[in-house]
Amino acid sequence: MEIKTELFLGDCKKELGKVADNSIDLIVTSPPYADQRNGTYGGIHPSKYVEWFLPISKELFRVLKPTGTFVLNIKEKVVDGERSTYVMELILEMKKQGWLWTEEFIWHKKNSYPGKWPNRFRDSWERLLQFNKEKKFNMYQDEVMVPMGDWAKSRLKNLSETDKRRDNSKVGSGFGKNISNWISRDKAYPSNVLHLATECGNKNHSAAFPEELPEWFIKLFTKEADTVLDPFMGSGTTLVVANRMKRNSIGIELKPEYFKMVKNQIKSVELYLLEPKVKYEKRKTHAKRSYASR
Amino acid sequence: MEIKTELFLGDCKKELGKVADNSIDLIVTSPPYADQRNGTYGGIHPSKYVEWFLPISKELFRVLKPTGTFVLNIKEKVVDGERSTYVMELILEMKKQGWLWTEEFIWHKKNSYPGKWPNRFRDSWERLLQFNKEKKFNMYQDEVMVPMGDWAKSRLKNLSETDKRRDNSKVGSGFGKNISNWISRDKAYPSNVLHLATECGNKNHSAAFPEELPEWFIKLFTKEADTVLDPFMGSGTTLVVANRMKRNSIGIELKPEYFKMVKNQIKSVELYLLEPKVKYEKRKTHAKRSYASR
DNA sequence: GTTCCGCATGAATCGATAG
DNA sequence: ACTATCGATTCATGCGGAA
Repeated sequence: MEIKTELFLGDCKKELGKVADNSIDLIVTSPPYADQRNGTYGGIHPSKYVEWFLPISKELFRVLKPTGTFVLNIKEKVVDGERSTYVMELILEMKKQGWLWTEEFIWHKKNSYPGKWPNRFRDSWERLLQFNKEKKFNMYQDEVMVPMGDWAKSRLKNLSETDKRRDNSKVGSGFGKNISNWISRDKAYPSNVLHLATECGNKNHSAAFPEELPEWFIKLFTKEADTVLDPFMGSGTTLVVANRMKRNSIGIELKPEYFKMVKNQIKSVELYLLEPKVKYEKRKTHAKRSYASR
Repeated sequence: MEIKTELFLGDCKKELGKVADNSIDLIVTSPPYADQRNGTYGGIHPSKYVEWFLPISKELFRVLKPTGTFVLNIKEKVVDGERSTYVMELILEMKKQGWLWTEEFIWHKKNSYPGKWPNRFRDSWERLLQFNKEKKFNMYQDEVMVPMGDWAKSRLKNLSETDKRRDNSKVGSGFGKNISNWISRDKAYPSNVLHLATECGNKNHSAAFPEELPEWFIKLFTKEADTVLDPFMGSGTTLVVANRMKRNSIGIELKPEYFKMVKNQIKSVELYLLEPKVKYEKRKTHAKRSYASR
């Protein structure tokens, strides 16, 4: 089985035209947020955001299979002391295009941006909006089940000392009781809250998207040899993960620097994948290192 | 200082008329969620929800002080496989009434119980929408500070060293200051994600939020002798907590059973508060027990 | 090879200052 | 008055160098 990766350089609204109707199983993307990342991308004003995005979501609707899923990572910024409403307006408009707004997952970012303000706390969550074309879509829930023991362990680890202390100081009994409840079972389904840290400290590019995020959705909504699309590829996290997980992938990127960078990454990952002796876990480690050290 | 608790029995849209303009410091409430089924208590059909709520939010706007805050606990239901949009529509309409949508907190319900659906996971979060009348509002951030992360250890060590040096080089007498530095550095400001356990009460009512939730917002947005309002009192969690925390409170409830129940709870709490010998912590425990065992 | 410590670095936001 | 730019604030994380 051969896994293909296609990369397009250019504006995604136009480049999407090269993608066939009903050909994509999963779209996972994180478009530039309004007026953020002005340095790298143009920066779209909050008031123009919906207008800017709608032609793109229309194309995404066209290329997605009826059984496919679109996962959109986004968060509204604060403007003039208030949360902007463009994300809500976007959802309402996308529904008019025919999208079903199936679910909203929460990405709880452990390491949110620091800062102190008189009227608000640090923003430590983002939206992961799930859209579908049809009510029946492919979902492989068992793939993201977590063994109970591990779950408890990883959860404990993830939560870190801080959270444990917080929990204890606040609720007293809740946490320990919880764990003992879970321990008797084998596996559990996750919920719609994802608890991951952002990847910071990568030198060249700002990959705010931890690999676990696309990995989780790829596991959940696709099987091997399916096709994953990221129209705002950026540093290529989604593509690399898809490649590693034996999914075909298509990526579109506006900036030549990123485009080239991803092209190289993919190549090096493919080399690892071709080594016959190396086991999956091993490969994964290799691949990770190969671009984490970039 | 005497703390007052006023309870009104009746439809909150009407009963709110008895509350004076600009008299409330904090509104915390969890209105009945939309429900497709007819005949359930408080079940308002999703399509009618915004229309039903707007006259109430208008009254709430009138009674809230300009420096006050309105915290609305709500989550959209799934209707026909899709998330409903009435919460988003409500936010947009409330903005037209003059409300500022300052922030959206996430309440991550840690121990919501497993369930299985073919196309979605457990819903383990709810929205806590913060609305204000003015950009400047009262917020007492220090009251909700929380123990810091692991690195605090090393940082604390450093700090204590520098503090020691500072104290030595200056005039003595630095001990108290030293300690206070220590303590203040040991804590961090929280973020906009709250994780609290849900109260798995086998009580006779449905809408149970844990005491920690109103407690947190009461600490954050009010000081002693301020006034807290809950127009959908239900089992009275907000009122009881407010009472315990020495805030005046006003509660409105449609159902006589709940109304009576809360009235009794409040009375018993007040008895504890009046005992002169009992210390705050002790009182708190008593009060908790008095209605937890109900 | 461990473990420990120091350091840079974020999808941030506010308020003041400048044009 | 209204918009653009800049400094200050703050905390979890992973890296690199050191013991």
